[in-house]
Amino acid sequence: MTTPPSKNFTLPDQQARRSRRKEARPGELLAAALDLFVEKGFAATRVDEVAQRAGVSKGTLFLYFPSKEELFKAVVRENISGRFAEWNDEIDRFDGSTHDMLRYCLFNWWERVGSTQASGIPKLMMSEAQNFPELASFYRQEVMQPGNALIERVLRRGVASGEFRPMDFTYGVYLVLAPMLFLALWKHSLGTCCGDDVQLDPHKYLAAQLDMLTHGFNQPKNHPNPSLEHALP
Amino acid sequence: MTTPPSKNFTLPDQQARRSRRKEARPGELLAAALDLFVEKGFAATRVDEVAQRAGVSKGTLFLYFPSKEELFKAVVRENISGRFAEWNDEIDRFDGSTHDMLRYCLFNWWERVGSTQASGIPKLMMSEAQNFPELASFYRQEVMQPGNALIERVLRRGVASGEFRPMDFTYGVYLVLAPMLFLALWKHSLGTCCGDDVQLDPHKYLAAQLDMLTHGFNQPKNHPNPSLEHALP
Amino acid sequence: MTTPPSKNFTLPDQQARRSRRKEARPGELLAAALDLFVEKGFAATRVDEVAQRAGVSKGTLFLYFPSKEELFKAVVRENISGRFAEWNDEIDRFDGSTHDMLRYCLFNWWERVGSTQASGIPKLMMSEAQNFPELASFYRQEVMQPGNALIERVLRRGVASGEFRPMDFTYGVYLVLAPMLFLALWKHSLGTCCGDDVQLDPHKYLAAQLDMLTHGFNQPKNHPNPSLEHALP
Amino acid sequence: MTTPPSKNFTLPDQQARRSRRKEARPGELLAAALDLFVEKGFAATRVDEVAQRAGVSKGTLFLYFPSKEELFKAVVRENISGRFAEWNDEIDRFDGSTHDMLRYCLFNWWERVGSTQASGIPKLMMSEAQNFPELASFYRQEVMQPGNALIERVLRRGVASGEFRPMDFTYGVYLVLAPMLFLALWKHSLGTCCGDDVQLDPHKYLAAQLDMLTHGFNQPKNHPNPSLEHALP
DNA sequence: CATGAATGAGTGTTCATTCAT
DNA sequence: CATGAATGAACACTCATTCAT
Repeated sequence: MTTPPSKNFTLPDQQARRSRRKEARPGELLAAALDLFVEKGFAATRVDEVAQRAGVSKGTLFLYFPSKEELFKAVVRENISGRFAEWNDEIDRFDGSTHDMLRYCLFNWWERVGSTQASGIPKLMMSEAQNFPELASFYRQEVMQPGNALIERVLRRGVASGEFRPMDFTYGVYLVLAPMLFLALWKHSLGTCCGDDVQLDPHKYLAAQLDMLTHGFNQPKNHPNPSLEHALP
Repeated sequence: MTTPPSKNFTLPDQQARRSRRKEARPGELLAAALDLFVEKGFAATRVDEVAQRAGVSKGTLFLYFPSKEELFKAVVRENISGRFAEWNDEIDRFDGSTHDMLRYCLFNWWERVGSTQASGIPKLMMSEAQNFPELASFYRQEVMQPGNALIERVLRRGVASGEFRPMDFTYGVYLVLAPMLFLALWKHSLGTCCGDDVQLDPHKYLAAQLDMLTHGFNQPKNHPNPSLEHALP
Repeated sequence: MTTPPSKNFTLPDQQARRSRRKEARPGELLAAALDLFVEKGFAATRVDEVAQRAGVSKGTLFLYFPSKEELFKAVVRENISGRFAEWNDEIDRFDGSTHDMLRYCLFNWWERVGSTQASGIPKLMMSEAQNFPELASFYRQEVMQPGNALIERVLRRGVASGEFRPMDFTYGVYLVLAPMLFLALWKHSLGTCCGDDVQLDPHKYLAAQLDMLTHGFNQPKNHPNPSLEHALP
Repeated sequence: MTTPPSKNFTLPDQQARRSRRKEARPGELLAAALDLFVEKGFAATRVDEVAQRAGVSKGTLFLYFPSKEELFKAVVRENISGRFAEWNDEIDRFDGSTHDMLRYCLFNWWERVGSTQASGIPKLMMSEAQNFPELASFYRQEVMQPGNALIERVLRRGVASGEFRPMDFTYGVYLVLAPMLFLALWKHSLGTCCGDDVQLDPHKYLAAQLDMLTHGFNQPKNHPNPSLEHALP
């Protein structure tokens, strides 16, 4: 990483090549795989096609990923589960109200995941989970559990600080998750099948949901929010 | 086809079986197909398995449905699109406030579709639409268009009667659709992957959503509902 | 087989077709598979080629045999293990000296197995056992165990009747097996690589081996046979 | 690449390594290849695995051996055919009876080949010969022909000296070969599939066979050995 | 009307061999 | 000299669809 300032006239090239090599091929393969998995689903995606789109042969793909399933796992790690550490860090260092933190989480998620191809993964998992149990359990362990835990941490922080009223955190987590999921589904399925006239502005949508959520979570001041009283079961 | 005019002492039995068969065989096939399509998706469902579950041979299946795609279409017609006529009739004859009508629609949908296997079809379509364009366009024509039209009729009735404030009906339709979709997805995907501790009571959920919707659609009386002001773009 | 002489004017055809159908396809496949497995070994044999030689498509092969391994097992059952019942029966009914019985066994084996393609199976197993453990254990259970048991029965009969001297039956079995094995190997490997000038007359060879064996097994009369005293450990 | 003309204080090490390498690398590769070929057969052995076991990369293997077949030939030369010159020399210099010479040959073979991994090669060739005709013809030329010639020389010497009676040398050679082959097969196939209770002591077995052979070859003194009269065709 | 035998194009995966570095 | 990334032909197995009976 940190190369000594002198005498490195031959190394940079080699180093650069190495580090690019080790990253470049898998990187292109992962990008191609993400695109195709999101577009066609896991089962319907052909490994030949992934390889071809990445500009390599099918054999090369299996040089980097021992199977189609492992390729998929790598895609998920690269795009989602590998980022939880960073996100947890950000939350640890976050300095502000939990309301702001929740807003930050949602918009940040949209910026880094929701608005990218990666948001197609949840839809994909929803469809294929039944047919590929190992992928399902992988997804639960590497995405849903840490994701839910992260949201729960935020909610607990809010309750601890008195910003949010006490709640059943399991439900709370799903209340936060629902709009993200809806947005992802809209982007990759629903939105594509109703004409372009039905635009859904993600920022506005998230803002509205956030508003409802935090008003629902907030300590009641003058009057309770009746419509969330029985929001989830 | 050509039944002899007399001497049918052996035929009655056969006739009875026939006329029953004309319904029975396809019926069992459609039921088996619905189950399997919902459980495994369109592509992953094997026609052998459908036939086997229906107790007939694979050849017989192709006797009634010329292809797997046509079988799927028949399943959709049988369970969803074939019922719009009846539903439209009910709406025509409905005597009451539009608020009640909307409630009736949602709960009725839950009773007759949402709580049955048929609610798996939207999830299924969401996943497979990209890979089977013909099915997608069929679904749009036979399900989404009449479904949306039906909801739009309700909304227009409410606006016309002064119960609901004027709105962009395209958005309105999706606001009504969203909770139904969420419930269907929960039932067939999300709900199955979070433990049984996260129960979602469909009636309560629909009631809450209905409450929000109608309050949002209602004419403002004392104060506007700010959180829906920018609900959808 | 033996059809009643009257009133079977429509059935014979159908019966014949049926019984041929159920037997014909698998039969041709089994014959083709035996030939190719013996010629090229299990791993090197291509299922396409088996199907092609049997005059059917690859798909048809998998209609009858769920996998290449099961095809191989069926070949072994058809040609070897399925015949032990009959052979055991013949031994039960055999009326004569054990010396004659042993001669009958060896020559009978040559007539029905050794001289046919089936004698290639032992060579084949010897080569592939390491790479296909499941086939190896199948072969042990379905061929070697009953085969050894059959030989042991003969030897025990000889000892019981006083014809043979007491012996360690485990060794005895291998002493009988060795010439059969050698003959099979010769036929399928060794014999094919030395020119046609080195003919090995199976009947003469078996007769000679039998002679040695039975003299070795026989109760010593005037003088022991020294060369077998330490023949096998 | 470009070695400086002087100042080679670092090179000796490298030179030493090189000159050792010229032997070491191929040597390790040949050893690894022998093990794996014998264990799994020619076709089932992966060149990656050979290279890995020898501690080099796959590319390096192809640096020393232009193909898998050439690697196999080198293994055979290293372990068998390369030694015929030496063996022939020993026979030339042998001073003693032909009976002793034959005993020496068999036991020597067991010591230097039969008891080592190299004895797996005949089994291997027996299996793969059909699928790799070039290897088969190589083996015939480089192993079987000189091997048979060597045995024939011994037999001719015995006949010439009057120790052995006149014979058809082609058959005689196979009579000598058979027990060696049987021992090799037992070691690498048969012996491994019958439990450890069936031990075959190679020295005893060879001694017994040798006894039979030489008594069979010997000039009849007091009485003929009837059981070998028609031993081989 | 109902069957089930037959098909063949298509899929994920393997592996000997090449070659730029 | 040594590497390891890249290839592509090959192989076992699947499955929607057809059709003679």
